[in-house]
Amino acid sequence: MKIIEAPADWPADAARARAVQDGLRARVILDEPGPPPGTGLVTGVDVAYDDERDLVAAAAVVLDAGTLAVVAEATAVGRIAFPYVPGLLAFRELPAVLAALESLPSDPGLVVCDGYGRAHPRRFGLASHLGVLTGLPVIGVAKNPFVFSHDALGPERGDTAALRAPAGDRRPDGEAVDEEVGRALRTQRGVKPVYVSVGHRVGLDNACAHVLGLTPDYRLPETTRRADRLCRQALAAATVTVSAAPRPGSGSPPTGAAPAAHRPSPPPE
DNA sequence: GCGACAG
DNA sequence: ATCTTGTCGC
Repeated sequence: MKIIEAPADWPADAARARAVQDGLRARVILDEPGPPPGTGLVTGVDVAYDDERDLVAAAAVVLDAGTLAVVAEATAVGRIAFPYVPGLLAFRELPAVLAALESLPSDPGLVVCDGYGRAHPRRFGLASHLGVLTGLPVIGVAKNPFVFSHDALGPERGDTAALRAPAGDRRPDGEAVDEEVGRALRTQRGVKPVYVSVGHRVGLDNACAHVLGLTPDYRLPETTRRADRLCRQALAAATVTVSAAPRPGSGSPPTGAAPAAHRPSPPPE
């Protein structure tokens, strides 16, 4: 197994990471509607961590958007490239996610990731960053509203409420005050909503329609559920250990790893 | 200065 | 994200 390392130019601290976001933000494309819901391919990406071993495992699972059947899967394991800092999640997750996406045998189609796109303090969340780096259409689906707020929404599946930035927010891209940066979307009756925002080359209406199509039975999209299971699996299967401080006496064998799962397994349910 | 804060 | 038993409900 190959261990993914962060690119040589990966930012080393929070200040540089924010500068990278500010530099890439203008490359986000917001005026494309994106692929129509219910057709084509949809790929879920997710990441799992093992701080003890300094490991991160990413998974990408491609589904048929119409049937939600698994079409392809890929995983990647790497060293943790950045600490968790709210607003800088992309720098922690992207190296492994990019590696997983690159080893997919098929085209990803629309990519769905955990977290935010435009609903971000600097309007450049994980989904935006992934979109700019790959050129793929990407949306973000988060489980929490982060720094954003919204009015109450109806109890039915499909009910929504606009996600708005707190008053006095920075608005780095010059958006209007009260701009809708994302949407709280109820995917199951009476259940806490998910928070959808646009990443790259997809409109918000389309993004929400896709998410509804991906949530016939559960609160979270099938893409996210499948990717979540797969990356945890890959992390558990990784046999890499933290490279100990090189001691003169005993030559430490280069850390090896077991092959990560790379093919569909029998549907447990 | 203090608290809040996607995963 | 991750650490974790029991418990309520279909």
